Amino acid sequence: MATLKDISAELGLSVATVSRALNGFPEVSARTRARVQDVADRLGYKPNRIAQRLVTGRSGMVGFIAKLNSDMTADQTFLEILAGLTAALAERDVDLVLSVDQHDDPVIAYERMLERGILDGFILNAPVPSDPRVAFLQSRGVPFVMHGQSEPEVDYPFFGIDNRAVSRDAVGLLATLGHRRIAQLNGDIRFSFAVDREAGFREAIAAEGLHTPEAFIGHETPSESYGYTEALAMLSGRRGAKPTAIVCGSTLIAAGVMRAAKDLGLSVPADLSLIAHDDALPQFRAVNFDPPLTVTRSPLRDACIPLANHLIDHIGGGDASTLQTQIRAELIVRESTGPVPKGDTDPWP
Amino acid sequence: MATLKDISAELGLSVATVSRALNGFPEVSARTRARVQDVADRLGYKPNRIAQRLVTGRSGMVGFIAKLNSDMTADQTFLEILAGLTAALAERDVDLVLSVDQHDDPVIAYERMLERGILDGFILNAPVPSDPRVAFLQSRGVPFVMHGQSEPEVDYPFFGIDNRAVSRDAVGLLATLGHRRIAQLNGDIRFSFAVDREAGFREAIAAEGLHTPEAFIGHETPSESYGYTEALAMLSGRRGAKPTAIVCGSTLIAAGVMRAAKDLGLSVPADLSLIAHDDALPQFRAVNFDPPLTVTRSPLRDACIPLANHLIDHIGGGDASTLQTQIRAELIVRESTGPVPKGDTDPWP
DNA sequence: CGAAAAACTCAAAACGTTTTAAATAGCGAC
DNA sequence: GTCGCTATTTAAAACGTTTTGAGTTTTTCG
Repeated sequence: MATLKDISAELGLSVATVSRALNGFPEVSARTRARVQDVADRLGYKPNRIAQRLVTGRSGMVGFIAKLNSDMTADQTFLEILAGLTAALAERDVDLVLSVDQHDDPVIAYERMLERGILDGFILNAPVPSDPRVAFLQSRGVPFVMHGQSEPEVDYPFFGIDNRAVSRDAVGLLATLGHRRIAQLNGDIRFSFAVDREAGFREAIAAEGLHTPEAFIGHETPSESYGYTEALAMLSGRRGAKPTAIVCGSTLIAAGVMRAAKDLGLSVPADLSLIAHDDALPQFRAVNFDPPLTVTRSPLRDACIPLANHLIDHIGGGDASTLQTQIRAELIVRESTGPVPKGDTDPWP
Repeated sequence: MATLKDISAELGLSVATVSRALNGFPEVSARTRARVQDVADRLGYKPNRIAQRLVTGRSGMVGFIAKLNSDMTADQTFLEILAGLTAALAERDVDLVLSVDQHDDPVIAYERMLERGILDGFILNAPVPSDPRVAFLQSRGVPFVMHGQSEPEVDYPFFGIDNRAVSRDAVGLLATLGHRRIAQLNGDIRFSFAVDREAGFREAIAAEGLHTPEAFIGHETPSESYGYTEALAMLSGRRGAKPTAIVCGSTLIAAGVMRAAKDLGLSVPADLSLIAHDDALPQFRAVNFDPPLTVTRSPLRDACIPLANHLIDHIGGGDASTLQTQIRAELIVRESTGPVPKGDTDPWP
């Protein structure tokens, strides 16, 4: 491995000048810079990160801690994020150190990683209200970026979608189509995204002058079977007048709902309108549903580049308040939503 | 953060002595060592890994590159390995740097990571025959450990199970139960594990004096739907006399086969015996099948500790030939296997 | 032409550790 | 007492980089 010393020896320059030339400092002459660059290229020089880190205090590495569910599984979204993240970070020459957390206390894994003293920061996902990781990392002065927000107003860098708007857009579309009985099958309510979606849902329902009984607002870890069983219960009439539209927290849930509708002989969208939020996971494509699914869409993969950039900028001293981005998910109307069935326009009491 | 210098100043010793005392060198007196240890504890001293690495030339970090399938998904086994691996590596104070490979050429991602110059070695999984990664890493002199073997005889460190024995054990059990028409639904034959399982299957079938037509030896990326459609075809009789037993490459495939059997009105194990290889993924538990599945079992999670140890020992100079471990998967007979149906003992022609 | 300013370059220190080579202390034996 | 040995400790170099403060050129302009 070629070092700065090798280059400086070859050119008869000092290592200081070589270092400056390669790092784009303004005080080195264009001619010198070119000569240095030439030799560096020829020798295949790569800066030694370890040495850089020792002197700068930066490691060029960030941590990501994957949390396993209670059943020791992880969801598909995690893989998607990881793929996007490593690519986005690599683009800016940063490495991702991974750890898989097996503890109950969400903070321990971060503490462990921090103790090794090799990380510049963390990328957090799946925030919960009053997320304990936030308090912990802030108390240690460790930079991090969050995928999403633990609360509506936060003082740390994040990138995420407007989850209240997700529900509002969905309800808005359905209301426009004449639906008056709109149910929601949401994700795990322990997470902030689900809290926001539910809040947005209730707001929008109220804004439309409608009402949805609690029995028709559900939330659980997204799965096909959750969508199936819950939709079966809602659509059977056991809980009261059945909904004419369901807002699903994920395409996985929507798949279950569709199966339930089929089993009950209901057609989508003639008898039941369906809209889901779509993370655009490659293994579950909303367009391939039958009928193609109307969604609020926000590819998880797309979040990774701003996420990586926000963190790296924050590590570089960027102010948290300038590194907060909330985007709007795209509403894509396909064929799983349609006008309310004729004569079925009574609202819930 | 306290440094060696702080400790040495406090005690009036040299940093050299402090370093030696803490690292257990024999030439430091017991009294001094105790004093040093005391102060180190009191100051909460943690060695600065970056500095250690700069001088020792080791980074204490190893790479793992996850390969996405053509549909941009990754399988569940990958998560399981990652969870086990980060835990096992952490035990020996090593970090895992992750990258997700999006390229066709399997070597590019390794080259990229290597260029950064921060890794001590790699952990490879999913070997294929004549795996190009092996040649590449060996040519660069980079230590690695393989989960599994690309070929029967290799000159690099590995840990894995005897995949030929997996099939032999399965066929052996079924033959003992009187089965004469035994089919196989194997994993993706591009991978060495599947190649070995198929070889073992053919060996065992021949050794029992049996024969299995090619139409009853299948291989594909494991999925429930693969098991379902393929079993449907085999059990319908369209391809000739239907098998009385099927050896499945994974529990996922077995789940599909079970569904197919159910749809065809066949009972397991009365009409069809089923045995699968079980990686013991937490999300697919063979005991919870109905009936509980007979398996050759080898928890993926268990492979991670020897894998981590082999790699770390190899990086530390351990000879490859002493770091090769092949274990036998455990045959667990449950209720999905039973005696061949009476009067159905004709072999295939 | 000379002085001041600008442009460029350099030597050395620093980061925190390990390790080599050398120095000191302790101690028994002559 | 001094020699020689072992046991213990030390100073200093090394790892490869960045950065500070101080030169040394070169340019500009009166």
